[in-house]
Amino acid sequence: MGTTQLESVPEPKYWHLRTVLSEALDSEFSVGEILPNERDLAARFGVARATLRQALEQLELEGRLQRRRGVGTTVAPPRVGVALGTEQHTWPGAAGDAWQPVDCTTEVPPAAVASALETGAEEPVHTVRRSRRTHGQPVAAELLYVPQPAVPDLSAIDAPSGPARARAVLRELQRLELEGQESAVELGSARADDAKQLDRLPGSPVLVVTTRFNAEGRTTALSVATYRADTCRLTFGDSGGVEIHQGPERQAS
Amino acid sequence: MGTTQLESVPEPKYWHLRTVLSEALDSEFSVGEILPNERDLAARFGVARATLRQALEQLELEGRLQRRRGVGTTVAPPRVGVALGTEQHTWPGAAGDAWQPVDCTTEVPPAAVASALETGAEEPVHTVRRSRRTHGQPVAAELLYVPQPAVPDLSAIDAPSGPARARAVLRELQRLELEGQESAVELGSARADDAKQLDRLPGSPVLVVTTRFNAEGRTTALSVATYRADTCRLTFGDSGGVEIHQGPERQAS
DNA sequence: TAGTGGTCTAGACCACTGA
DNA sequence: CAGTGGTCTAGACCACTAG
Repeated sequence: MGTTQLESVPEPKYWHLRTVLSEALDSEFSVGEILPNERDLAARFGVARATLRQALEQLELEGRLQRRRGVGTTVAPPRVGVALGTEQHTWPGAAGDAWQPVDCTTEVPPAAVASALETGAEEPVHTVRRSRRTHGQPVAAELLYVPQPAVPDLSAIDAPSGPARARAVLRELQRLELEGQESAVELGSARADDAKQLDRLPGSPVLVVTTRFNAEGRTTALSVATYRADTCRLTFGDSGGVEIHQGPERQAS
Repeated sequence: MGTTQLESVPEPKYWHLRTVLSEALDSEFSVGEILPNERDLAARFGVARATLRQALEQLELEGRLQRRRGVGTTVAPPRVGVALGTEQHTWPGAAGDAWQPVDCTTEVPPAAVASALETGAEEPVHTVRRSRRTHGQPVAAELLYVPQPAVPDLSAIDAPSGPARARAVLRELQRLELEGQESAVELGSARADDAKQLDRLPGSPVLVVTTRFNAEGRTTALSVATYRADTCRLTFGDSGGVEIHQGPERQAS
């Protein structure tokens, strides 16, 4: 009888905490500022550390916070827009390419890659590893798979691996006429090697961009690029991108 | 002396568990199959339930599992490719549009939206809510913001809100000549209203696609579309998309 | 070495689903 | 109603960073 209907759908604590912290970040903190440590914050809000961490995880996922072990939790800068060239239709390694070759090996690719390239399951392909940086920070790691028949003229002078080999493979790619490309974006978690290259822990959320390059009537190269989901906004289309989702709560009404 | 150098970089338990479970999913389970419950699984692997849950969370993020409260954990089907029309350059609501109008109101938008539309901070805009479904499942929720001056001819006959109003706004949009559009993709977490529309819990990971439509020399519409990150793969370009990242571990070497 | 975030435990209770 | 996943607690120890 005396019980009112308020709180009929109680919000989880960590979700409420996320909202409170988010508003505090907007009004009381500036980019780069260090937050109090997790134990203090948890005590201040009267929750267990695990609950506080659940809220921080959400905010980190949304790109609002950055956490580094042994250092602390800082307010993250707005996400950086990273252009994805879906309209240019140029080969990887063309002039103005934002990527930097790191290494190149020739090995048997994962099964899914082999089937996309329509190569044999046990057939080695050139595997170029590249890195993309913005403002000095690594933002993406890429594996570019190129079947050997696509670049037959790799001279024996080139090293069997290393950055020089990577550049040679990319150079050979430019000879072909690019007929089209298709991309897909999905959420993933960083594998150990990508995580290291991106300066993150394994399992960190990443945006995986898979691009298939078509030439001579077949798939001639396949790129699997892994972008840091916490710091990147992938942009497409006519210009550099749209500036939304900074600032305070984006929810109207 | 007797200590060997093995395990010099001990992998976290939950990460190892994720790998083991992932391989088990590939070899011993089929799509839709129900896994043992969390308490049993944790006991079987000799870890605390929280640790087991951390591994399941990873796999759910990667689209391998689907968890439903009160029901259980099932093996998820491969992600569905969802085409994003960056190349067509057509207005929302054009023929063949995959979206379904749900509602329409006229209200003051969030600050970030107002600045992108270059409207006054307190100026109401038409706000169309739409829904996108695939195979009977909801995959995306959208808010489309249209400044009132862009569609001046909404006759007084139309209802002030509801699906009919939404269709009227979209119809008026088609009269303008679309000059270009820009999109951006980033990771976010579902707000309460979007989560409900997507049949997920608040905070679920989503891919937020922000698209700016240009006409008559200015931004004439702004779409903020929220896709379920667990079930969707966003595709761009010439064809329907690339089939990668199904099957077993995608890591070579 | 002191302080940070990352991992892990063993419990408890709650909200939801379906028989 | 029993069984599921979701939330929360109060601890412990570890890995890393920096002074």
